[in-house]
Amino acid sequence: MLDIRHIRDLPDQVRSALRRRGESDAAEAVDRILDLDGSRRAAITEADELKARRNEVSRTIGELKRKGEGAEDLILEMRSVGERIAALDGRIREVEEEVERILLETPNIPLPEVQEGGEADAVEVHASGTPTTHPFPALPHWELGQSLGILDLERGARISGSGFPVLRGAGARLQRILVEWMMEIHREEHGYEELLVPHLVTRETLTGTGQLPKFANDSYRTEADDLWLIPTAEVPLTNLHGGELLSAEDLPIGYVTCTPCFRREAGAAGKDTRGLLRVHQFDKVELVRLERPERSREALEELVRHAGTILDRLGLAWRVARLAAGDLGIASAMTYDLEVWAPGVDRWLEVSSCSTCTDYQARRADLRFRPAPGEKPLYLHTLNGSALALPRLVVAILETFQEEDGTVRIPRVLRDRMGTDRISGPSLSRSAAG
RNA sequence: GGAGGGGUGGCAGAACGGCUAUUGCACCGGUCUUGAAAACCGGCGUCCGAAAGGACUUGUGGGUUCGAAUCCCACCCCCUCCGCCA
Repeated sequence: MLDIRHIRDLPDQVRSALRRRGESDAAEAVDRILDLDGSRRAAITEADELKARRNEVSRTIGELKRKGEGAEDLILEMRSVGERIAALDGRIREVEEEVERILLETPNIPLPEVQEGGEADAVEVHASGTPTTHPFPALPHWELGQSLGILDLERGARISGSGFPVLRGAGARLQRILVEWMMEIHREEHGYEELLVPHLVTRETLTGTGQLPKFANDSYRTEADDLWLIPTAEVPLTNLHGGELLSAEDLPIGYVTCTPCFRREAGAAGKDTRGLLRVHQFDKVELVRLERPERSREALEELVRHAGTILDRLGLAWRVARLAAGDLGIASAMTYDLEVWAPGVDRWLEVSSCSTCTDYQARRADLRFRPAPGEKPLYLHTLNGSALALPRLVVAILETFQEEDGTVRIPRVLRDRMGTDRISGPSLSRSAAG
């Protein structure tokens, strides 16, 4: 949520920033907000004056009663003043709700260094490793997965519908081991605290990070309790300290967790639907940071490094793109996407999205800290980044390390944990499955 | 799900429906001091206002009243016990 005072003080700056995001409607909303804000303040002034009068007279009535004197005329007058106050308060609340509605759908302001444009205008800012080209016809992961017996799309679809893959055998193990390995790196080397968090959250929580109210159709919701399945662990992690007042020594806070992510992706039907590229449920290791405002820009670079470390150690080719203003999520002020090369599908896959949301989510979720003893509380800055999203990471591993005979080498850093250096043949255990 | 207890400022903890939240600790500023501590004075939530000042604030939302932390209703959360349960 944007700061109403910022809009009030620098409306032109806000308008042009929103236009850079391609939000022409939002820019017009600025005028509407200013208009409402003006009438809100006028009504508050009027109501406050009446309340001051009521407080004063009520005090007088109390004194008169103590002295045993009558105060019928004053009580009568205050009765009508009370009615006028109630009417004004009602109007104030309506206006405030309207402003709130608009603000909740107004996106964050991009940082100055974010370039204009849309999806096609992302700028590559870093690259690592050489994209693999196999000397043989590279198979896409769904073919590898099927022939190796580690991916079962049909049965997943049977129990839940399309977009709910089943991993089995070595595929399931590979993913679990990847999670453990990534979590350890973030915990031990990057200093994040490991958390386990709820996968169902309230409407308010989802509003705190920005998914609601605008994108209700993208999430799954439980009917009976109005609890929502998280689309990313960013939601519970970022909201964790909502309503608290942290002290300066508490910051920075860095959290890492792994959760399933549930996405209806209603609008994306037909795009990237093969295999594991776009699914309704997938696991993701997520990093979230709460930072002092002056540290947040630097923290974003750290987040990218922390995610990139994983890709480097796996020996995958990857690159970083800075998204253009028009491609940012509602809460983000700046986003880097990390993409990994997948030779089987012959393209780059987004495996991480690292964003700084400046104080946008902090204002929605009420995340504050006291910069120094005696100073006023300030909204902190929130950042989040995947490190990394699993199904696509598994895709990149399968497709990058496939051999001509259809087997897949296990990345060196995972071999001890996997207990093997290769996935080969159907991994249905003959002894146990019989 | 049932019974009981409880939600007040950063924390602790008071307040017969009426002088509109006592106090302590912590913190900030000042006086004093070579410096600090102690002591003393002031401050220490949000909003409107250029300011003076005013309004709001006792989990949330309603109600009663001239006036509600206090009375009534609904809801939320925490604690204890019981039931159910991975």
